[in-house]
Amino acid sequence: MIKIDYRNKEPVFKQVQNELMRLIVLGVYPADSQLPSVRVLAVELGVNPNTIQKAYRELEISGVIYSVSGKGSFVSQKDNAQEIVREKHIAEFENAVKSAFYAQLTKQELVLKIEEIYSSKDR
Amino acid sequence: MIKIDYRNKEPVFKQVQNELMRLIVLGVYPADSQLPSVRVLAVELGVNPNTIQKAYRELEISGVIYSVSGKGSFVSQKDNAQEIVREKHIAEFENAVKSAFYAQLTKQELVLKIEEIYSSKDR
Amino acid sequence: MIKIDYRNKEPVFKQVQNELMRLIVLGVYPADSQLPSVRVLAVELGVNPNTIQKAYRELEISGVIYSVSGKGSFVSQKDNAQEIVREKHIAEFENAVKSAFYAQLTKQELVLKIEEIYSSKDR
Amino acid sequence: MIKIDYRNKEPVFKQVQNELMRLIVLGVYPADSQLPSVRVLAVELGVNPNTIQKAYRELEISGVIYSVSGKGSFVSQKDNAQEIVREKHIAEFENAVKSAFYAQLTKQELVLKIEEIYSSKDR
DNA sequence: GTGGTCTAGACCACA
DNA sequence: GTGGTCTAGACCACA
Repeated sequence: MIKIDYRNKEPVFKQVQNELMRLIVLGVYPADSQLPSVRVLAVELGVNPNTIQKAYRELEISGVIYSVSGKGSFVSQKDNAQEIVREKHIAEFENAVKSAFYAQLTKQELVLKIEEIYSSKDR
Repeated sequence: MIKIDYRNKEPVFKQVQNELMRLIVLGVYPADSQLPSVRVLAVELGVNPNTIQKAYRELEISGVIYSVSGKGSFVSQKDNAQEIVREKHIAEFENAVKSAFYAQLTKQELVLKIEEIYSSKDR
Repeated sequence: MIKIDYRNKEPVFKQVQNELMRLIVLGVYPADSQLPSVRVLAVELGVNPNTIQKAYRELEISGVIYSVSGKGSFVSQKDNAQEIVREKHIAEFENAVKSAFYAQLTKQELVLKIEEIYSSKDR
Repeated sequence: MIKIDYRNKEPVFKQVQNELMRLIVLGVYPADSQLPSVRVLAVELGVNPNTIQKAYRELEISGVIYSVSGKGSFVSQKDNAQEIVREKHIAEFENAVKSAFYAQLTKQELVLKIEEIYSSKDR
């Protein structure tokens, strides 16, 4: 379910982190459900366990998941997890808008782009 | 006129690059005007000349500026320069919108954020 | 009566141990009274029996409880049990004070914190 | 200046982290001063660079230090750094007091302990 | 030189 | 089995 692109500049641990956030927000992993273990996911993706652990730890620090030593890693209460992920994406979006503003792009252009992208995806 | 934030994760050469693009778009450096020399800017910012050179090189590769050996670096024809900068920011913005889409943010939320940011700045 | 928080970093066996100590000090389990059996408590808390056994074993080693093979686990003479628990908490408290000292916290701040916490609880 | 105790249960990276926090609070490393590089400290302590990096990263996440890729790691603005470290120690202290409260220790005992520890250290 | 990422492989506490 | 820590050693981008 998780895809890694090794040609991508984005570090592997970050890609894993983003993919997990995406799956959590989509409800594939509901609140308190168990995520694949560090080692299982490492084997599945052909990646070092440390790399996966780094992804998990960062998600834990930001409150999206919690891990119980000896038991596994679990999704935090949905409200929390989703909210945190949302905030991260909003922050990213705000930065892009500010850059766009400084680059003299107009409001209309941005809104149009949004329409374009949202209507191209089926929802 | 150019500000570098060393605590920022963004590499210094990238910050210099972005600042220059901003100043070009704003018309501070019009077409065919000369940019500060690599060495002058390096001293001014307290930065390694290699770092400035890297910023200039990337701007040259993308067509925003051109350099004349022995004379200096100059801004490309305005249409070109501005257009290229715009495209870069649009690409960045598109990425943010796609992430936002996957994170289940609604169109309305994004549009609202834009309104908010654009009205907070004086223009 | 015993509550386990799986999201807590503290290992389960330690939480069980602390909860039992708390209940003993409070007099819920008086001297020579029988504690719930390992298996019963394991089922009740939805926890592996090994985990409970570890908690009991550590309490026995430190002299808070004693176990009679084939009969069960019992609280040691109150003076002993309470005294041992007290000593443990004093040691923990001392460590915190030393850290606070090194971090330049003043005596006043610490005393104030104590006042605050003690007056917030009803006793 | 930094001491690691390998017999200690506390993980090495945590010990390094604590030692650094201590030195920062004491003013040995003032705001914006450069910390020893990851590799230098690793050699000095006879420890793997990854271990040091883990300590540095956690300090960075909590805002005590900031690192500039290619340049080094630096102490955050003193107010920030010190304040964060203080908060951490206060939280730790509060936990100890709460435990002590539940274990029936009296306010007087705790205050006495504080007096004892503070007067034993020269300041 | 400096931080950041990653692999391969080991060992530990806990459940 | 599960997360957590650590070593030895490599490679990369950046300054």
